[in-house]
Amino acid sequence: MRLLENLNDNQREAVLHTEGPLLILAGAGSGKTRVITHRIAYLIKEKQVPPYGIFAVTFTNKAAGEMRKRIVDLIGPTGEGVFIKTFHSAAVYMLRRYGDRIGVQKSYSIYDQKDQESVIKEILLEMRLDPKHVRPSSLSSKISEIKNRQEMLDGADITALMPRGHAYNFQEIYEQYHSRLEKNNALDFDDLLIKTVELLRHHNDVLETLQGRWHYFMIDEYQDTNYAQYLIGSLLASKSKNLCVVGDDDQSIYSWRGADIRNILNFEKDYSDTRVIVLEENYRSAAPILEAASSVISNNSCRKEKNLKACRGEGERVVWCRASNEYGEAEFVVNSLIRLRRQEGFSSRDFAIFYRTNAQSRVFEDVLRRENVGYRVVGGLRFYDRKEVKDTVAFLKFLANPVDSVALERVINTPPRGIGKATVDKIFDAAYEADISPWEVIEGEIALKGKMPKGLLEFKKIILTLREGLALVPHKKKLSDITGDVLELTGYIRSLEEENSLESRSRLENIDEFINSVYEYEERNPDVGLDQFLQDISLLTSEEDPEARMSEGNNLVTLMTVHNAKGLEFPVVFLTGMEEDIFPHFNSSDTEEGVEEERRLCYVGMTRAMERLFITSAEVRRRYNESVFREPSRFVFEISGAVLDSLEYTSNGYGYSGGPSERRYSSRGASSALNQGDRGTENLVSTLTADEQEERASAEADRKFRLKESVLHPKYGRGIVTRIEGKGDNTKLTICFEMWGNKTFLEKYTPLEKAP
DNA sequence: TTGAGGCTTTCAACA
DNA sequence: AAAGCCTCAA
Repeated sequence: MRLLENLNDNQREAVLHTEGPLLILAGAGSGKTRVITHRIAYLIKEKQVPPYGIFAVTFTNKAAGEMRKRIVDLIGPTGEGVFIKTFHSAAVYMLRRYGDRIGVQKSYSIYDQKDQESVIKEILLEMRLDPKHVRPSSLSSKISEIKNRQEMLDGADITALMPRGHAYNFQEIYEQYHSRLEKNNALDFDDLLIKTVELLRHHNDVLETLQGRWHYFMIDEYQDTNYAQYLIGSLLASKSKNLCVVGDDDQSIYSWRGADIRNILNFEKDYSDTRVIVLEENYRSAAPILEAASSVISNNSCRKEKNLKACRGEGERVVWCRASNEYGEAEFVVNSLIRLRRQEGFSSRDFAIFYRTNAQSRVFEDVLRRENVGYRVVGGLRFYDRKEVKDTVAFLKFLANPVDSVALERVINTPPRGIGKATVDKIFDAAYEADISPWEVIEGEIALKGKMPKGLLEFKKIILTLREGLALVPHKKKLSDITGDVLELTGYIRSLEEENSLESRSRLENIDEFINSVYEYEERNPDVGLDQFLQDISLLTSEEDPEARMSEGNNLVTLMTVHNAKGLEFPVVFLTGMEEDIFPHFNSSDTEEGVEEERRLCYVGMTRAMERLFITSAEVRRRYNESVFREPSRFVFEISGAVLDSLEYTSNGYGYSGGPSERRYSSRGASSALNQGDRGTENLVSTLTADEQEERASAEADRKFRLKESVLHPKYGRGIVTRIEGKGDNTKLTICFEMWGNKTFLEKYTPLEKAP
């Protein structure tokens, strides 16, 4: 049976144990994803379980997509039908079908952290509190903390949980917040899960319907589930009891989001007949790396003892380098990377640079760019969080959900049409007085006693026209058409075109990219309406956004936070900024639990490395533009000396104090510099098709750029035009950059220039 | 009402 | 250093 080949005994047992509760404690690099995908494939192929009868959740939509792909690789297109999602998108799925039972309308908006904060800020102003003293961000995290409490979900009295002794009344803010969200027909991320629990708990017919559909459940990264997720899993699986959870208590890193490690620790107590399988063979990391990581994590007191075995065998020792400042640190990283690429046959995509906080990426970006090394930053600002994209989405949100006042506030004066703060205040006050939505105030023109400002009338007309368009052909109107209408009618594109600055052109470029992503979405989901589209993109992470997908094929170094690194692996890892107050982070350092979670995070970072692991710190770092001396992280000193080499770095070169090994990788040498990823520009140009040659001849005269021409981009540097498609305003240029590979731009908006 | 220019604050992680 | 907030002239 092919499905059971290439599995070790424990993995095979996990695949074969299909009935009843199963707990898989999967150490780092122990082939967890392999087990999950094989298990699902086995259920379908050998146990004749229909694909739609399997419910699986993972951590990101991307991981879900990859898992589905691997299942399809194993058993063919049948595997497409498996329900694999994140908890949040599974919640959206259930709420879409049955939300009306608990008063959740189809058109609700999903509020992210920024939206939450702007709601809270409004409340504070209304309560005459200063948002500078009482920070909306800390209130929103406090609210979230309460909503993740067991008491809250079990319907107990939560007034005792409300913080007291502040100058403000927390409970009042808490209640106001929820009444506003309700008025706006909006749910935050926590609500998605909470409402789903409510649905499953109080509507037995719904629960039974779903239990009739799903008979087998798999939950990945179980150590990072919160109480609501725990309940959703338990409720759905309560009938069949075929619940398989996979996780590693040492990799629990989301307690700040409400994740409760007890979910995995108590699983055996919840289900008395649980079968427990421990996967301890690590197939990922060279022995010294695994030993280094194990020596760090062993300092945690609250954990299940385990004994990971390095199956990969010996390899290079871990290197710790303390540079004089953060630039020295980045130079060390980039120089090492270039050296490894040249001497040991690694390719750019083999490298990852990890850091604790997003802000640390900048210095690495500076140095990488200076040294002409292409990179991609994962996380940080999402594509959908860019101002221009958010504005466009806010228009769509407002069309779908007219009572969404957060979206309204965002777009009412976008682009500027003469509606200032005073007018907006009047509208919102009038809405509050009459207990109606701000839009109803505008529509009924009851804000200013007949004297509507010109811009407001204009706004009203735009929205009415757009809505008319929606209503006329409700079933045929395509998402891309709606988006096009919005950008057209609101004058958003026009105003950016008129601005015609470097910045506005880059914004137009992003809007164009957004339109492209709408087209793509529409092709993949032909029958999906505006509501669902908006809810879907609200749940996307940066790894899944269009920009990330664009750079996917290219051979680039990866930069990301350690949190984002969860579940991934790289041949060479640089774990940077290993200093007290950064890692462990200042805000976690004062409690033992806080430090232990940071230590687990460090463990996650270290165990991503397959062949080489570098750990770096700086002696001095600039913060708020002030130089501060830094202590090396305590975690560095916890690494077993037997596998660690210490290194000092000065700009002149390396000064070894620990005598690193001279061994080289003989196995990889051949694939080095001419690796397919290190594409030369010459090659690409010579592969032009006849069509393209012809295209070139016919349209060359009136074009700004020509094929093979050398161009300069403010971000990507020098490149060469390898493809020209489309005509007029739709002309698209594909440029092959020396360090970044191929990227496509709309000629009309791109900040490209002819190279001198 | 707008937008430029000055002043203040910010750097924790994410669906 | 850079983003965000506020003020004030037009």
